[in-house]
Amino acid sequence: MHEYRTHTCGVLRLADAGKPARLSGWVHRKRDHGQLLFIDLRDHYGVTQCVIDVSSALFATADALRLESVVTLTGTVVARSDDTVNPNLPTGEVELTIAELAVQSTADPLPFPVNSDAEYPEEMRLAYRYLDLRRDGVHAHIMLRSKVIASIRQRMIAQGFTEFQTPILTADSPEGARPYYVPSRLHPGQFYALPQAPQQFKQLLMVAGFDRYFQIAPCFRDEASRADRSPGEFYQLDLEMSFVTQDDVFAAVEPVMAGVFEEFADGRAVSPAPFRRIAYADAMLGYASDKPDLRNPIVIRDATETFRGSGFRIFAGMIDGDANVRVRAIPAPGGGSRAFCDRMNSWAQEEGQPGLGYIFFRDGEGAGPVARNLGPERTEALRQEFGLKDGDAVFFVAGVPKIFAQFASAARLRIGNELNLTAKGRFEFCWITDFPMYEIDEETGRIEFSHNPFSMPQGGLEALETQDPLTINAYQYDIVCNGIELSSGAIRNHRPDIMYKAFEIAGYSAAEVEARFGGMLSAFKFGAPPHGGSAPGIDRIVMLLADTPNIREIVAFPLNQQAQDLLMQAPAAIPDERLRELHIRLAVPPARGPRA
RNA sequence: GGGGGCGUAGCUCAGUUGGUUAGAGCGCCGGCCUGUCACGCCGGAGGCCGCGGGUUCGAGUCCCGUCGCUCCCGCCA
Repeated sequence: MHEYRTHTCGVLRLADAGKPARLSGWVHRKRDHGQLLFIDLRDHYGVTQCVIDVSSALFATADALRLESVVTLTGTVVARSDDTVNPNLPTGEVELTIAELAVQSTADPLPFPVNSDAEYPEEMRLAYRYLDLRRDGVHAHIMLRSKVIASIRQRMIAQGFTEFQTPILTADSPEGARPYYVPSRLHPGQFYALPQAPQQFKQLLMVAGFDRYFQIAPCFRDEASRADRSPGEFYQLDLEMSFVTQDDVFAAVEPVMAGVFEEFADGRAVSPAPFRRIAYADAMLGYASDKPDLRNPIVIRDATETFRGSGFRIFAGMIDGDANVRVRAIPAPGGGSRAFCDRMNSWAQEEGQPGLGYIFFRDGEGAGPVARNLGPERTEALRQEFGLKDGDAVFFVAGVPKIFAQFASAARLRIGNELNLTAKGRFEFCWITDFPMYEIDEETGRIEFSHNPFSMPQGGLEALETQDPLTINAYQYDIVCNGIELSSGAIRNHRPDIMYKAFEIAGYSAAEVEARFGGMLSAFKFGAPPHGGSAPGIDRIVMLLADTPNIREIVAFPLNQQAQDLLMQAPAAIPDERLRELHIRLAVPPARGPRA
């Protein structure tokens, strides 16, 4: 018989009754009946009830076992009587009668229970992550993550992509986030940077002729965390393809994403490929967001002309006063009660807005202050335009769209949720396309890249030379699922002449471009294929599938919000000797000095 | 960098307009129990009420500060 086990704790069934068996695992739960003791033994695969009674010489040892001790139990598989079968357990038709017991490892009293699905403080969960990971929920999430990544790899390879590793110790690159630096011992005063993404390397792989690359790529950014965003490090499905148009990239990515989501949807519906494509400008109008949650059916529309010169003087005055002002209408089917409209208005005020204007429809006409001032004709025109009926409402926001977008988007989501319009249990994908190439910095008034400086401008060199930069779109696209940005990608700019011009518009001289991106630029001077790609976030995919808003639920050993590892005690001070070797002298204010 | 929430036993939490000795469930320790599966029953230990200051006859409770955790804004193309 094997030293530790003949079976796992999840496999024994009625058919095994009568067989000898040896199980190893953790003492999940004990039920002590005085002369009779049940031990639920748990391993990765399941739980099996084991039983021992007072006639055994081992009874006292078994009785004294603390929860989470690791034991090897040997005995006979026995069928349970009909009235003692546990239908909630896959192994519930049998139990193991304990004839031998070996304690492999004893457990101290636990800082928190493992056999409970209650919630515990993050700090404690991370400090004792190995205990937390034993618990059903997180254990399953980490397994899901592994399976999702395996499925992605398989699907990418099946589509002719090849996985390559790119450097971890590399040079600073211009992605925009704050990089992590690693001091060089051999080159005093010089630093490596950890990659924020393998962006330049994957483009170099295309120049090197590998045609279709992917990688489950670690990315490092020294930026603040969020519930859905790790501090420090995260993973992307990084991919790049040569000789492709935007449509080719979509056609390659869609079956991977749709396939993975269908595989792990567990009954939830997945919007089929091809995914909807929504131009950035249309998304900003219809959803006030470049990451719309399409489970919510509400579509925002422009109502500026309805309010221009109208009796609703607040909006009419704003429209006359500033050519950039727009009025947007958010229809709320089923929201046509004063109670609901007032609740939304109060919420808007809590959000720091002056309020949220509304019209609600009853007895065949519009009601509320906006309707009174707007007059019956314009109110009726609005009702017809939006196809609203008694019992419905419509809300209004006015101002400069860029400024009210965040609030308008939040209002749309809130209305959808409160009125139960937003579908549950589905994954709704879309592409957001045609992002602007440039935007204007509100503070400096300077033109800068709105997203990725490596994107190909639509219209190419000619557009850069002839158009107002703010009207130029890029071949830049995001994948959005349920309001969450899963990836961004682009057809890249592989032409040095267009790159110089694109950077010139953003205020970079040729010399600066050469200094910062010299490696990639020179590569493009020796024959570069047109290419493009994308980089869906692995963590976000798993979070959606695991249906959790917290990234720490789907990462085995995450950092806390302060980017610390509470288990391994990182970051930490290092010995003076190591600092000297690295030619580093610390200049840390005493109050905020590193931990000893 | 800014804002919100939280901080009471190992864990989850309750704690009344400020008023006797700060409670419950789980866990831990001891006792009882031969069919439970969140087993049950009896008993016990366990508290710097995050920390510091203030108001008050009296503070877990009110005020100020501070620290920690968390969520959001900024930031992250």
